Amino acid sequence: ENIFDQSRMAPKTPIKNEPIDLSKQRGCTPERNPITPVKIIDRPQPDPWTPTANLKMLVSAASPDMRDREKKKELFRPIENSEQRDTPDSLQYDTVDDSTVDEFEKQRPSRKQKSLGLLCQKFLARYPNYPLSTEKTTISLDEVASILGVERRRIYDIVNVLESLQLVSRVAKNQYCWHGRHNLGQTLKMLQEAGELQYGELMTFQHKEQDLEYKFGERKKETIPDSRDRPLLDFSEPDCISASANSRKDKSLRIMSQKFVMLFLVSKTKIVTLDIAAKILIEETQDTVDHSKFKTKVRRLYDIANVLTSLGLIKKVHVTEERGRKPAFKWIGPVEFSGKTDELREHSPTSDPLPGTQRGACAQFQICVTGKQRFTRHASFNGAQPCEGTRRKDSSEPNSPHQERQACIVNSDECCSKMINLAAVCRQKIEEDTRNSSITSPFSLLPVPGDSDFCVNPLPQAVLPVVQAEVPSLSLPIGISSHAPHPCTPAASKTENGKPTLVPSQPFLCFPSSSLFMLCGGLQENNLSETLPTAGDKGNRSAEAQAAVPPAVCQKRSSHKCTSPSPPVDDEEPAAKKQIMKQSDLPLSLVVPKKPFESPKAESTQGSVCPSAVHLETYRLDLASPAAPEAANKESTKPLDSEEQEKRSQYKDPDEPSPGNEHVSKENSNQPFQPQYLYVQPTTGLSSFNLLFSANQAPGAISLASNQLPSLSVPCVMVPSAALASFPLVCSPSFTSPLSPVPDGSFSAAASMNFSMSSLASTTPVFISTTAVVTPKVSPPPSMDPQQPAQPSLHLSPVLARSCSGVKVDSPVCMGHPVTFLKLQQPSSAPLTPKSIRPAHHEAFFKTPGSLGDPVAWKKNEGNQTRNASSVQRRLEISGTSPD
DNA sequence: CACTCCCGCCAATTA
DNA sequence: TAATTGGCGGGAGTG
Repeated sequence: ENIFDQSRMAPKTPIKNEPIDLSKQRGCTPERNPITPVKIIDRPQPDPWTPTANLKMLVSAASPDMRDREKKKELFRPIENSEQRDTPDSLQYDTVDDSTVDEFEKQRPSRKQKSLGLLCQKFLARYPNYPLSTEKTTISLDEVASILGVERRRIYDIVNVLESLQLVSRVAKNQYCWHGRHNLGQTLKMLQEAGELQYGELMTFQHKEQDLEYKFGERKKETIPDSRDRPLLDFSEPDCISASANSRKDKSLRIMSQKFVMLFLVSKTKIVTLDIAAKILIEETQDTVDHSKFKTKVRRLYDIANVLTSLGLIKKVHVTEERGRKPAFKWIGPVEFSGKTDELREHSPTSDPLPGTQRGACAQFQICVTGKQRFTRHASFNGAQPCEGTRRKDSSEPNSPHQERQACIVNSDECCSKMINLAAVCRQKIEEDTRNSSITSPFSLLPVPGDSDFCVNPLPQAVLPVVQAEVPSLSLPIGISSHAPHPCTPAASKTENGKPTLVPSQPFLCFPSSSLFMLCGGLQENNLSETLPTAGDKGNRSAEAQAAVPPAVCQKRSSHKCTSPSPPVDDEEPAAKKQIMKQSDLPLSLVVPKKPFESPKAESTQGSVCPSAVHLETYRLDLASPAAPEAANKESTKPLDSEEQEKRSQYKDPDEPSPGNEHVSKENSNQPFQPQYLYVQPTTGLSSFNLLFSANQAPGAISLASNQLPSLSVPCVMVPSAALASFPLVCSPSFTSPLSPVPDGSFSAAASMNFSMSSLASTTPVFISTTAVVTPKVSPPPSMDPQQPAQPSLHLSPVLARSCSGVKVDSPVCMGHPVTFLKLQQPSSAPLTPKSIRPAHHEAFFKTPGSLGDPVAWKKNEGNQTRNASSVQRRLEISGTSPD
């Protein structure tokens, strides 16, 4: 290399001199001038001429293809140049250019220049995106390698990924056939379908996974046993598949690539973090979660990601989670493929310009395929089709939707920011509202004393504008989200108007505490997590395109966000930090008061969430069909619509086409996802914490449990005792009455709503939930047991109860010191959401890898708990927990 | 120090 | 058996 470089460089530029390393120099041949220090290499433009290149050329020369060096040259340059800039989106390396670009560039050969992404761009630049069907372009590995000036090995990396997307196919040894993007839509569609089957659930709770993170191995196993072995799509022949044998193939970059893409397609958020992907992809190994293995997987994912980035399908982003910032990739490619559900047929409408061609292309493609022996790719994915079927399965189960909300947890800073915004908005509204209405109203807000912050409700709408498209997607994806939204909307709408109306659906309460809180709306979505992010995104990103989202949408999201808000917030960024900060700094904080909790909580929460989320999805599905309609009815009315629409749009897949989806949407709409939460910040002390969650939704949520959705909403709210104490609490009765009407079945929940206020009195915090409240105490607080305890404690909604153990859910309860509990374990979290409950048994549901059930793995105790615990729990945990 | 990910050894597959 | 593929992970570049 050195030599090459030098040679190249020398002539060209002096290179910058980088530090000359002698060591490196060693390479230098005498010829070279010492001038350039070593590696300068940049080679950016490798002319074909570089020594290496030459060699390669020669070599390749053997092959017929070679010839066109000149072309190459030509291509090269342009390409490179363009690439350089292009590439990285932004990132770029830019500096180089600025001034002396050339020289620098050359010099800079740095790693970036050698990056696989850049290399891939160069590679892609050589071929048309939409080649004429007639002409087949064959790719000679040797040739390309020589042209691009890289070793063959690198070309394999690129080709393997491209092959996974059917952009190319192997024709023979050293020969690949370039298909271009004609079939990309189909391929993606297939992958999406396959992904839904395999990962759908998982994705749902991506977040969850996050929690899991480490553990993930386990869940995977559980969930998806089957899939693991075989490549999803597996182009490979079925038979081979094999099982066992496929040694290499299974691990192949190709398969990993497909799976990776599937994750994006299945993900609501369209954002997949590397670690999660790695975990999921590790599959087989599941058990062993070697760290090393994980690292290796991640390396590979980077390789794949670089290629996909070059294809313009994904881009790198960062997701902030409780743990901190994590590298992640966001899907920026087409989301809807021709037929969503449909199978293959189409290609994506999205971009393709050449429909007709495509087909043709397809044909070609097929042919090519044929040629290959190895992978036959046709579309057959194993079992992919069944996707839908899969979904259904869920129906039987009663999962609670609640989890969804929890899911919200999300990570993102953005969320936080969003949350904040919301909070602010809410605050304002609240204030207004308060003025207008007094406590009396169901929703009443209490005026807050000092701060005023109190929560408010949630109307998501108002609040979050931000939500971006992306966000929505998250929630939506499954359906869950959709549910949630509707409910919310109503509420939101109210708020917006300022009406006191209260929407039936949502009640919220306000407490005066000093600080504040958040609220949120519905939530259902499993997405919570997603949502959250969104919210955050919104804030942050809004700038980005997404921002545009219509208010309505925003609202939804917001609502969603809200749901999880508190937790999420924490999570997100620096959870702990922020929280803390928030408390102090922020006027409103969403969240949790205590820090201690935070970190732990966050995790835990997430974990819990995830599971739930998963469930949710399932539910959704199930629900959708059955319940959907009803739900729809609910109150939500207006908002819903918009939301739904949005959702739909957002939804990726599911929705539209299939009827089922529709149902879902309805359901979603039905559900009330209103914003339910409130958080109260405790003032300082908070010893207790106050947290709460949504109040609203309850009804739906509650009921949902059984029904549909879930429940996301958790009606309960916790308030900090202290603060509250002073105040009278309020519950939102809203539910009851108002809600009730709504009714969906969920409403039943309403009943739950009853709470006894008495509890309020209790020293501590109060709880109110629209739905049910539970006393946390009930369950043993501390025990964290994961599941069990928690459940009991939880009582959240009836639903939960159902699902879970039988806690008493129904009653609305009030809890006393929540704080304690909270911290304790989730159990205490009693407030939990239904989901939490679920988890226990639900776990089974999950098939997805995510499922992880293994508690063991879970990180710490919490983990277990968390999982089980519903989002709520998580929240609680967070807040409270101090768990360490 | 963490994140990326280049590089190339060397085993599995193919020809 | 040689060549082609490609898994894999050390460790370097980057920030």
